[in-house]
Amino acid sequence: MEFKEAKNKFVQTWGALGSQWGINKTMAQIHALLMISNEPVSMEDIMDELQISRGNASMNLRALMDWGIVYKEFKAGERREFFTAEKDLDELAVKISRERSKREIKPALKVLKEVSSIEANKTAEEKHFIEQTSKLYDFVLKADNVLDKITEYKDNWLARLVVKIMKK
Amino acid sequence: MEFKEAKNKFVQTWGALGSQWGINKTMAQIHALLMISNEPVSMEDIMDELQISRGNASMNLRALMDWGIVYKEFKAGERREFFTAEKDLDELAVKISRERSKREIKPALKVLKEVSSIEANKTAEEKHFIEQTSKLYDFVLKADNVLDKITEYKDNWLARLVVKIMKK
DNA sequence: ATAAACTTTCATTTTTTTTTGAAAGTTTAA
DNA sequence: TTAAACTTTCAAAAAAAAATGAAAGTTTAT
Repeated sequence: MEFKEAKNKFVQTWGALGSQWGINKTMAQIHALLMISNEPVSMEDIMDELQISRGNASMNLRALMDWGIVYKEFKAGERREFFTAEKDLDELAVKISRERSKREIKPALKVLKEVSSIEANKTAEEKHFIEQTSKLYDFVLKADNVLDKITEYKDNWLARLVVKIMKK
Repeated sequence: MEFKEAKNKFVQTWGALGSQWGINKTMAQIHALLMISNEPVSMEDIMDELQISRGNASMNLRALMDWGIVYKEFKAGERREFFTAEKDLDELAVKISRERSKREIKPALKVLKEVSSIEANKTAEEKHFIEQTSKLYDFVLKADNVLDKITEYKDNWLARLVVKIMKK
């Protein structure tokens, strides 16, 4: 396999993986492209390489920057903006975890708390509902906290997490 | 909030969370419905409750069973099939982790391995590509292994994981 | 073997999500 | 202040994903 083919395969695969995890394909592809680029890339180049429109490129770059995993760069004497990706993978994982927790998990937790707090009624159906949603709340909260812990100790997180838990 | 409203809110929220993580909304809603039901539910009831077609219900129930998180049940003297969800949350997490690893992570790892193994060429661009995809391979492999460990010790997995790691 | 009671399949339709591209907006240089 | 060189926005179009429903398939009881 030659470089160009490998590069394309990587970008496609990263895009597909993104889709499967609820991240827009183009956004993941742009990220992939920036990840493997050794120097900042202009919007023009991104559009060209991925064969996408200016609007699409602009919106997805904005989204990637909102996630905090892509940065704008300015080159001396250049009017255009260039972009680079966060290349430290621990840092990348931390940022993705944090964002997804904030945007998706925390709001879901809020709802779980709400619905599990309805007045306990006599029927077995209602009792089961309260029990099950309460358990789910506890479980999701615990899982989310593990993610939080990971983000607290981004370097060598697993070992440190272990230490912290053992101390309790 | 009364029961019916809470139930509906829960099903909607679980469905939305599913969508955000790449799981078809209806599939997640059916799962939600079964999770909070204290007894097996017929396809008819699912269709009715979620206002979906027979085909849709059938296909998504099939998918949930393929994931191993919903089971068919037969009631004595009843011709119809009934369905129940895995209600043990640790078990649920294990099964979802395993499936997603098998279907999505492992194939991506294979590609990462491939593309990071292209012949090292002279250009900085190609060197960077190989370096970056290699790191990504290691990282994803490690993350996937953590998931594997979790699934090995599904009960009280975190504590056991800690023990296992400490021993190394 | 037949028919009733049920489930599955899949071509078509619908819905949702993503993309486009042109107009509006912004920034910089002169 | 003007205009060139860019970027952003968003209504409309396109593409992708999901849902429908009727026909085909299956199972069970008689």
